[in-house]
Amino acid sequence: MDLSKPLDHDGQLSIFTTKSPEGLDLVRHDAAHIVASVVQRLYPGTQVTIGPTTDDGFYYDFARDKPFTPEDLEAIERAANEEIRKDLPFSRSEVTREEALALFGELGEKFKLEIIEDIFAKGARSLSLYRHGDWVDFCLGPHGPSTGRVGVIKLLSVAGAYWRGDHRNAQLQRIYGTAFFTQKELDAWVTQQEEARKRDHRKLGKELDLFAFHPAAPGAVFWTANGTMLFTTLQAAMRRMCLANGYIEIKTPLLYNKMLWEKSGHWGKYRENMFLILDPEADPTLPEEERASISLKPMNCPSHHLFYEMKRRSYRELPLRLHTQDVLHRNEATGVLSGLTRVRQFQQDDAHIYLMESQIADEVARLTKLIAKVYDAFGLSFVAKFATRPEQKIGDDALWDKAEAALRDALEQTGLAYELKPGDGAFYGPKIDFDVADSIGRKWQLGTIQLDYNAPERFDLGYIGSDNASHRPVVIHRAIYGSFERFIGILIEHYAGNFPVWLAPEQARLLPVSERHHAWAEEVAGKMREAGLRVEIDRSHGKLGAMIRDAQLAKIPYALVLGDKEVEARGVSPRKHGTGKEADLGLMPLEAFLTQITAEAEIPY
RNA sequence: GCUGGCGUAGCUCAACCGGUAGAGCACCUGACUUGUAAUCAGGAGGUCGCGGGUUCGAGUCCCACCGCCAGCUCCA
Repeated sequence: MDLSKPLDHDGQLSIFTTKSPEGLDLVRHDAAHIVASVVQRLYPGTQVTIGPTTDDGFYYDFARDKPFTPEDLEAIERAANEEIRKDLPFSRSEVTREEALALFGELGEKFKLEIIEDIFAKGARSLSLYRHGDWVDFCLGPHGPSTGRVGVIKLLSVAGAYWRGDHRNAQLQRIYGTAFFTQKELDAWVTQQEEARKRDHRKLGKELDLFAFHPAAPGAVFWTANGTMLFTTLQAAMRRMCLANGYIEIKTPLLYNKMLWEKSGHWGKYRENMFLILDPEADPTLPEEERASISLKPMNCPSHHLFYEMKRRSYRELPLRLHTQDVLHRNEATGVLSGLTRVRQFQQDDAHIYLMESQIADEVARLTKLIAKVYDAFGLSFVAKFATRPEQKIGDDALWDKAEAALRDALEQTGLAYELKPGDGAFYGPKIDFDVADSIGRKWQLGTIQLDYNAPERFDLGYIGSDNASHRPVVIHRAIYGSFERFIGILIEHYAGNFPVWLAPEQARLLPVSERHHAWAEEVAGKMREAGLRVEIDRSHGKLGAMIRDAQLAKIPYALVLGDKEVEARGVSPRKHGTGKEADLGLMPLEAFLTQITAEAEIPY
């Protein structure tokens, strides 16, 4: 509520000021109204829809045939900021359903009429209107007292959006913007955005020579030697952890006859995301999906189920934990591909755990511990989210009731705090998603624990129990990194390219001061490589300063200066990555440095 | 897939109203033999994303395609 609304009941009253986050959210809401009002003035005939605030600002969706150009955006921004200078008061009033329909009907606002009907259909008694100048919108509020309180509005971009988020509906034009109380706060935000762009994994991937893309293979990564080192180091770390925790690693085929996908349910629910291989013998007039006889796997689960059922299983084998890092292909829509975070070919640190129902709680507890251990090692904090059955699903409701109850109980027993995501489960079962926050506070969905009662039915999986009778196991799908590709993308941004020693593709660079120091550099490199470390010698004839600079820009954890003093002492002078005097660690014996860096090169989980 | 924007040397970016492509870094060669964030000089490098069209003439204007970016829908 705002200052113009009468207090009509008792309750908690807290006051929002320019200092509180709610205050900022409020002016952004004001800003959305202001932008909508000037858009309708500058571009008559444009219809308004909705204009909510976001974490970073606000947007407003408009229906207009002609798209807004970047020049339009500038004009709108200028006009919006003039409205602020006019300091027009916001005034609030309430109307009935009929009054609201009459008002917006007269204005010709089709989308608003639809929203009004919805609001009253949900049981509202009246609608609150907010006016500033001669423009009116209905809105829950609250709003500030006048447009002058907004400070400054900056428009960011135009994008297409669908009415009510459904791609079958009308395409609208969404104008993104943000607002702040002062220009100074806006400038600070802009600077912060620029800083975030500097650590964009696509930019750093190029600068640090980690990976590349080619138009001939959109959505598929070329990993350079450096990037491959990141990839294989993470693979090895996950392998080691899995082996230490009762998993076995297997490899399965990449291509399957479609009979597998029909059995798993993917053919019905997931086919449009699968790369199909057409049968050359098939009738060319048939639609593609009928000519396809085989497909690249988009997930590992069906392969694992086949693997499980190839042998008769005993209850003594359970939980049977299968780990696989195979290559997967998903035919993602062109518009969604983005750097490493959304690709068509990727590898997951995937596992499927076959177990008895009585083992679910214990296994979920073990898994959450493993997940926490891994994220901790990277300094990533996380939140657990419990996701229930989606609209597109397989299996009957009784099975879903059972699966959701079992997974939820298991989650509660871990004592972990969690949030709910209704309808966000996988099509075969409910799941716990782990959303991590990186060093600049961005959220990513990474790990997942999914409980599946459907697959064992479809694949007719069984095990022989202690009673010598056949029983149905349950399956848990789990991943911790999620996919190597996305995880590496996130790590690049999280570390801003400054990888810890154990991950860094080049862990140390040796800088001989002049050619007569190369022999000692070779010897140091040999010793370090024997210790399993990744080192290179800078053989350029540049000055030391230039070599230091190159090593710094390449974000190599240690640069070792090797000159007369070091040769004499059979030592090295390490300079830790980073600026300032503390970066130079001074002359130390090679053995001492080896002990230090070897410890830092250990896998931390 | 949809809406909008963009695509010039390995990278970052110039090139007016349409007049025939330029810089820095990187690379190669030579000189310099260097002590904690850039040594100097020279050289080489481009079918302006691809294919059509308009024009005396297209990097520049138009069309189609490919790719990338910001979103939407979807998602590891």
